[in-house]
Amino acid sequence: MTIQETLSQHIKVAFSKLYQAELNTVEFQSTRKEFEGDITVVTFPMLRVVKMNPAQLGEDLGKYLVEHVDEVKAYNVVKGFLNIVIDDVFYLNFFNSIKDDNSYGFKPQSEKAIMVEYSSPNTNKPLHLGHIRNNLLGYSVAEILKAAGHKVYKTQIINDRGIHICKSMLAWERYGNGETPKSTGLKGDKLVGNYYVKFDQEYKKEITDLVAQGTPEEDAKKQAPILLEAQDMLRKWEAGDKDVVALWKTMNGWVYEGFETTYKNLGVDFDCYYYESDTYLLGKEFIAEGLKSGVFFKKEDGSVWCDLTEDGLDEKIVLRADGTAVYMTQDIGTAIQRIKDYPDVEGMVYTVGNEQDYHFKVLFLILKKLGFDWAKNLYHLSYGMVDLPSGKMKSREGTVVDADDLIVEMSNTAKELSQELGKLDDYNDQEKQTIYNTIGLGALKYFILKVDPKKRILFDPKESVDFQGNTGPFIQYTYARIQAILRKADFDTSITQSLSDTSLHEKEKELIKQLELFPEVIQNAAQNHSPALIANYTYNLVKEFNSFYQNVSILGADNQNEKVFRVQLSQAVANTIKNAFGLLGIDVPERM
RNA sequence: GGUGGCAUAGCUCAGCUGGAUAGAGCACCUGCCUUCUAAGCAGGCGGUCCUAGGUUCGAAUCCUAGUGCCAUCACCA
Repeated sequence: MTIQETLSQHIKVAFSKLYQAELNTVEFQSTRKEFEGDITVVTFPMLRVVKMNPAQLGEDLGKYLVEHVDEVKAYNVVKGFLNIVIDDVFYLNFFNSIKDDNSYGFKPQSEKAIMVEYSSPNTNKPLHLGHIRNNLLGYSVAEILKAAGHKVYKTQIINDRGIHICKSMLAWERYGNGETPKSTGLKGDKLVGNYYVKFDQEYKKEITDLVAQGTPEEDAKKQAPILLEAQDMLRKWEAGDKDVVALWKTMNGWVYEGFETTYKNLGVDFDCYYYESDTYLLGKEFIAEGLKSGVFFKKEDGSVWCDLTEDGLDEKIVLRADGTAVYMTQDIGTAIQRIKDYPDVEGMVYTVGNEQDYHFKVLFLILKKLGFDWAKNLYHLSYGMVDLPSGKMKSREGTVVDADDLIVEMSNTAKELSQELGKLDDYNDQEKQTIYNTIGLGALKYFILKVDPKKRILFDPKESVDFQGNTGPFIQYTYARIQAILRKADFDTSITQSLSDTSLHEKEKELIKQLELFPEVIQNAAQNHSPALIANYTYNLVKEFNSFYQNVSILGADNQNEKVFRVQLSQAVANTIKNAFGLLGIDVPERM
């Protein structure tokens, strides 16, 4: 039972005893720092039950609690706020109960699984900063859901089908001279990305030529030979043309290899992969079924639609007149396929940018109409764009921040800073590089994850990512300092001390209170699908610890008991930092 | 135009189911390294919480209307 539950029970009893009235809920908040106390009871809502002066009510309750509850040591009332002082013993006992629990705050895994989809890139474009936000969010939410007690499968849908793929294939055939990632030394995704850009350049050139010859621009856009050729290629692909499919496989293979490298560098992973080219057919099957059951209807031209006007939305196409699949078709197929493959999955989270809010609203609704009961547990983890000072990122205009480049830049910045400080001089180059990567990535990940997912992020490549203040490195630094202390502590820290006669330093108590919050924060973050809550919690914990660290001597404590306790407390904080950062996908260094 | 999201200090962001004098970081200004790592600590400066109404003992938070920015309203994915 938590202290709040204990207090709540007693207050209810007090109410019936003192006023013969029944109280349903008690409202608590943590006591503001300028007042004495640990927990505050807000008396105003109680005035509905008994009509009396809030200050007097506070006095009565405070007096009752001191008399009847062991943990309550003292109280004071300020303007209807009853501030309760909790006995140090309570906090010490609590601390002893968690100090050896390496997975404190984490719930054991249940049988129910959630599938988290993220990344889901376009195979023509190398990953950029926007994908980084997606990947970090998806990975982190998956980890948070695990910590909150869910079984989780991480997955993605790879957009490997359609005209856009043919564009880079065609450009490569025409201008590639047989180039491969090996022959050029380029990452596969970058190589293919270049040909996608090349296609666009040639396409524009052809349009210009046509216009110069007198073709209206609208027509020129449709008649450019290179585009017609790409469309022809798509038809061949759909017909299963051997050569086209072989090329498609080869080039996609290059891209996947390139992506895997980026994922590895970014520290994200997946349990399973889905390919649009595999699932769109299943989607079609269910469209046919839905047509029979009346969920969908057919228009005169043969196209299939879903009428969502009763739900306040429009009609939505789910199959083209020529019978080919649209985006929605394959998403329906993918969802159903996943549940078939993983029957323990009871819900899914889709990490996709907020420009697709409407799409997912419709998708979820259609799945519900099709009668899948898991459809009620679908969640669109919608997040805001990452903007640059120059505006939106556009691949074709070259105004993107490339993911690989950014990761390298970050660790270079970490390297420069670290070398200035010179604390790692006795490490070899490889060890140093590992730490630079940890810090650089930590800065980047924290910078992105600390912001509420639904808000847009303005990213200034030159100034945005800082290493001081509310940043990843600040928190990593605190962790590293604690490790230094633990290395120096030459005694057994695993013992459990009887602490009944110890009195807590104010900073120690604050730290324990902060630790106490962790399990609740995890649950909250899971419910809200928000890594930002974990990030902010960790920051508060670390601020509190740093204040403790600077104001209180840990290894220089007055007596052995106190020294052991402080080291143990530091250890528990370090452990919590590590676990919390793990939920964000951020590593912590032993030294920095 | 319809729908959805966002709006808090010069900048980047917190602010949980309404609660005490709205909090951090950066920037700017003061102090603190012969003592556990100064990527730190202690303090100062800085706010009509977009506007106007409403609900309430109490509103940055909830409701209504408006303003601004963004997204979306494709037989593109």
